[in-house]
Amino acid sequence: MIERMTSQKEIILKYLKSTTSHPSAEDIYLEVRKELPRISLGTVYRILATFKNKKKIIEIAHEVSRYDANTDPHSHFICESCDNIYDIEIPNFKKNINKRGHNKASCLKKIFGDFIKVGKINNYQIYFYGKCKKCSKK
Amino acid sequence: MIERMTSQKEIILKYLKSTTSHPSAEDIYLEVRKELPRISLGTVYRILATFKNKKKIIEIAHEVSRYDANTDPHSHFICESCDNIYDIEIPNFKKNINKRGHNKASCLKKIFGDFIKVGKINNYQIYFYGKCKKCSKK
DNA sequence: TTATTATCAATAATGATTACTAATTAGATT
DNA sequence: AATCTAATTAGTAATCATTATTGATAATAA
Repeated sequence: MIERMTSQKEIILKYLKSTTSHPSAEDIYLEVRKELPRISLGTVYRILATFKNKKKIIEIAHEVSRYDANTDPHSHFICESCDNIYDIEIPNFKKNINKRGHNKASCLKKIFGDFIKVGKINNYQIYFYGKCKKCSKK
Repeated sequence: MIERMTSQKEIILKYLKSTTSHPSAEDIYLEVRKELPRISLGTVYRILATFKNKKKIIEIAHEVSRYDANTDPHSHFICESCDNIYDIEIPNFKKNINKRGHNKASCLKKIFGDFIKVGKINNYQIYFYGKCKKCSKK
């Protein structure tokens, strides 16, 4: 099966790369409809699934799934008040995560202990739940 | 609204406390039906929602929701091969998480940087995805 | 015991996501 | 450039987890 480039894929990825708002499939559908008025929601879901398989995007499974084209290692802060999701940089996290046996004196070891014993980690997601600054000011 | 203790609540919580298997609502329904043959799935969902509000249990929002009566700070390892979820102890994690300004020399500070600037964290969930030891041996 | 009201079982409704199918189209071949 | 063909799509139906509804039941108060 040779993959074909289509305007649907192109425009969805372009939109995801242009935003940090972590839109849902529905949000993406409503947005790209401005350029592709005949696109269907099923197409959006299918294209998002293929992007996820190819690791072009990340799925955030909090209530309805939301999507993020930022594939650099980072985490998310979910405001329980406004439901916005904010990107969080956690430098050096994944890089060190499988280094059991190495860096014994390292900070990671001290904090996380020997939790890697359950298996081999391919990936991780950290979700922080709280109230964002904007909502705290209200 | 004064809460009433019922056998449905009692048996669901007893079951959740007895297991580390992170069952879904459906799993719980099938299990507690052995003791309560007439219980309905809607009742299970409603009771789980009240337990979650009261922080008696944790909801793990990975694909279908799964539930955990272990409310000590801990994280989860999800085996992408067998779909089992394993508990992970990460000592001292939450305890230190909001201490921005304190422990400046601490390990947490070094690793996580100043990500707390987006807001006040009430809670967090870490999901590790990978392949568990059992599946690696197959 | 009777009244009140939280809770329940049963079932219908909802809403996100997936599956299906006939029509379309990207890219290869002529 | 025209044709071919298999990947992709639009439109729609189906699925499945979860929530809402409703009349019946049962726990607690009066």
